[in-house]
Amino acid sequence: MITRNPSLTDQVKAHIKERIVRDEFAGGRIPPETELAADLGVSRTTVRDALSRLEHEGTIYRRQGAGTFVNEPGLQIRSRLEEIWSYEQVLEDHGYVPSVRVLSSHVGPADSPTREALNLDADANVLVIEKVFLEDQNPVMVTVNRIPTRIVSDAEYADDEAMPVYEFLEDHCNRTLGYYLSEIIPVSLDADTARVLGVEPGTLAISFDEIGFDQNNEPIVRATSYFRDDLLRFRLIRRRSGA
Amino acid sequence: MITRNPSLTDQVKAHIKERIVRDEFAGGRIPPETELAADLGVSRTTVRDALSRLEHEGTIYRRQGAGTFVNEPGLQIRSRLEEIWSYEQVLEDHGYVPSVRVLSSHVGPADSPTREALNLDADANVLVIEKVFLEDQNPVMVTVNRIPTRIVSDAEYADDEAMPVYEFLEDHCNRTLGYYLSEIIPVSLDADTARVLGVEPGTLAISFDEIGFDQNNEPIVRATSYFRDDLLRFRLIRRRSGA
DNA sequence: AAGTGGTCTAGACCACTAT
DNA sequence: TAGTGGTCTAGACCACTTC
Repeated sequence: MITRNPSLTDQVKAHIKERIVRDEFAGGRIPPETELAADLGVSRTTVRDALSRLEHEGTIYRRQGAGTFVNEPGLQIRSRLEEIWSYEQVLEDHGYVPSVRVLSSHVGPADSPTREALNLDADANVLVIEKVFLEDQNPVMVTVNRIPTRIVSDAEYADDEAMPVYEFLEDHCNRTLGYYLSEIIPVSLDADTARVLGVEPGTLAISFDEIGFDQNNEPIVRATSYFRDDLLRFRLIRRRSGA
Repeated sequence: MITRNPSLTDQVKAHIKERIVRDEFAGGRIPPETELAADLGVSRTTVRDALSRLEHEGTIYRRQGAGTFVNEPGLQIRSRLEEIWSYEQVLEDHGYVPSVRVLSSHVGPADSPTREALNLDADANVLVIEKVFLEDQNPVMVTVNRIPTRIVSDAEYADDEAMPVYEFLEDHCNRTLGYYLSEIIPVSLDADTARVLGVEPGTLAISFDEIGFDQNNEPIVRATSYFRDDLLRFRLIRRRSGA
């Protein structure tokens, strides 16, 4: 059953995670690394890589000399900000049935903050896609994505605006989204956004202003998002630098 | 010059980081891993560990088959939320001269959210320390730390309330702060907090509600913080899970 | 003293990028 | 095709916890 691709490390990680979720480890104690390595027929290094990732995610914790243990509180966390990739996934993790509706989609000149974020010329055009995400029938989040038309290599994108941005960028721009640099801003919702989210104007919310970079480290998308703070609350694990 | 402790990996990381900051790599291209390993007299594994951390911090990026490069935009980022450990450090990174003032310090019964966060009994007492952080003379952030009196092993803590919490916990509680689980909340500042921060009541701000865990994964401190959004803005790098 | 995780080595082979 | 980073191995030794 053990093969290449996904990597051995990923397989080992998934295997251990599954056993944790099934509560197969008595007392929350995970077997020693050498034992796991022998059982799975891989090197200890591979096991350690897998455990390191699980530790970083907050699923387990390790204590030198003592052992490796399941981190019960960590298992309860649903959306960890650093790991969010698609908002569809976030909603699923919260137990919602996610759906998305495209509010608008048009091509036009980039506004000033977008030009600055994406290093665009004054006359550059961007494809602006505005979406709302719903859990069951309730709106929980609004996102505006801005993609330079210059990199949209495939003009046949109609009806694909609803797909997650990173898929859109792969299918129609031939780019891979590598990471986001996000700024977290407290806002008071304006009338339009509040209406879309189904709350009173002036309601407090968290907003993200993010720049997405591709595999060559070029900025390729600017996203602005607003969240219903009462329905979606983000968590974050902060550790000592380098750990 | 290369010795144990700090670890080889940490030394290699610091060495490369320094060379990057000094702009010693022409065209932002970092030498191949094998070359770095040979030059420094360490194994390629050690070099890779160091590079992985620099990559995770956003200092460099790597492309399979192509090479390793300096990530210019990443170098500009000053405070990355996931890596914040002491707020003194944050302010220094922003180029401020940090200082801290203890607003109040007292022992009293824990309120309900604190009891829940720290698994305390209904009659448990906590040491509550309220501090304000200043850049030069301007207040930028207010923090309230709550530590169960049960774990304060050393009663002689007077005048040490101003030190960073993690130091206080080590010196007077014999615990090591391992990580924080933080919740990010948008707020409108109440009159008291606004006055301390020198802004109008009702000003928008980001608030953190955090639980600090020790090396045994026990919750040992609950912190609530409020920031001057105009003076301190947090950034975050979000990547694909597992990367 | 025994057993655990933490660090490091030397080397093999693979996947991908450049030319 | 040559050179790069990505994955994996097998083994050594160290630091720490537990008994």
